[in-house]
Amino acid sequence: MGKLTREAVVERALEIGDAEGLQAVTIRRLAQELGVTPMALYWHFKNKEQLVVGMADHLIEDFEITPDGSRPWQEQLRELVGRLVRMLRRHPCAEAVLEEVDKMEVPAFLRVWDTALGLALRARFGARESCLITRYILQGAIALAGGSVEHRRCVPDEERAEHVRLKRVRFQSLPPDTYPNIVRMAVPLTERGDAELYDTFGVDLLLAGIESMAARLDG
Amino acid sequence: MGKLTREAVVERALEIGDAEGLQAVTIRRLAQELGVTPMALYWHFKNKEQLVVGMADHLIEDFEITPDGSRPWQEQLRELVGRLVRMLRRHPCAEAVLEEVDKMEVPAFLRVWDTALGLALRARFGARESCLITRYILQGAIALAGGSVEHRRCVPDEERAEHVRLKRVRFQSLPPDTYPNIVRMAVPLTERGDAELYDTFGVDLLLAGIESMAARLDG
DNA sequence: ACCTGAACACCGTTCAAGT
DNA sequence: ACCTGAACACCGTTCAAGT
Repeated sequence: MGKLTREAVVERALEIGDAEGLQAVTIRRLAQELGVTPMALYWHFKNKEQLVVGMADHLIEDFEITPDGSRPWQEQLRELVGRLVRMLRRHPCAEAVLEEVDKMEVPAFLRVWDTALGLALRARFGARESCLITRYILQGAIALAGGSVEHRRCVPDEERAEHVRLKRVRFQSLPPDTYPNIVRMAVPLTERGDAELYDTFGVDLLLAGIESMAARLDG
Repeated sequence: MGKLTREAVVERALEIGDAEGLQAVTIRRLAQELGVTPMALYWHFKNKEQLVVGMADHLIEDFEITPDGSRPWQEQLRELVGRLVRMLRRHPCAEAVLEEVDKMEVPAFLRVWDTALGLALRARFGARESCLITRYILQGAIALAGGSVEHRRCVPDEERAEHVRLKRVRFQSLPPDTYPNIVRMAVPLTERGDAELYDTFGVDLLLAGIESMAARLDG
């Protein structure tokens, strides 16, 4: 039996979170699955908050950002956001984790933020604008990519389809005079198939806004 | 003593949430403050989830959106987002509430969404793009406006300033070789004074992205 | 250094019962 | 219709103690 290590705990926590949602990640539950007493975890983490910080850090730590002065900042920013988005897709609980933690306490997140700041400055945004822009794009990417994930438990496709069908019916049976557009667009609203379109469109939107603001600075 | 009404419960819950954070909003705590047994709340709400739905609905219900075909869609969209943002500023717990609930279950949110959908369609976006855009702008506004709020308890200015100073020091004492930009920009990063600039810039960014995408459709 | 056991103060929720 | 009382199965966390 391998001993209880910080990493093992965090990885197990992420497994539970991805499978059943972050609210299922519990000190007691975690301890039980690891074959250990709940208090054992308190040796490795000061409290539950620090455990979630550990989860967030583990989610972002392998991003390997290499700022490269020879490539355009738009391209690099897009790459950075792309990695964030793909990670959020892979881990259903990532959005919840990143919303719950104080991101300032997550070293890996600070590194990503630092890279983004460098790119914004290179785009000739001022100090304040760069701060706002980077907050905006990172937060926006989390909200956007996370929002398109069913962060419930991993369900068999059949049950997922049933869930979609139910939501669609709910939309269609709303009073059409107060919700005309939602009733009419119940189908596209509940479609979730083309995650790829969603990703590129979302990222395009984020970056179009930033480029547009950058152009104003230059003009 | 007025009787226990759904509205009174929701309002009290929002007071607690704004003052001490959503995690302080507890069935038992709420019951105690209302001078009633915890189980009494279960007569008015099926469970805690429905209570939070009630909170979300109450936060958005008085938005009074009047779609007006004679005004440009950009203007109306900006107004809609502006209301969302101002509400999020007024209520420190609003972001947490809106993140926790299933927004599809909040009637007032569905009305806002319906209005936004109408505006997107008027901007000549297709059905799918309109769905994405409206999700994007509503979610983005929540994340952006909420992110600039200290959603801890309402603290006296003095303690708040101390908190900012502490964060700044933490940034400045990070290893400058791994976090060069964060160290250098510790001051603007922790500045929080001009909420107004933050708001307009954030909303501008959101709308610049959307207008830019709309222009591509026309071009 | 690393883990256990017992205990404390909290949760949400159910169910039967009161008025 | 509206609320209470007792109980159940959970939490996170502390503190003293074991090895």
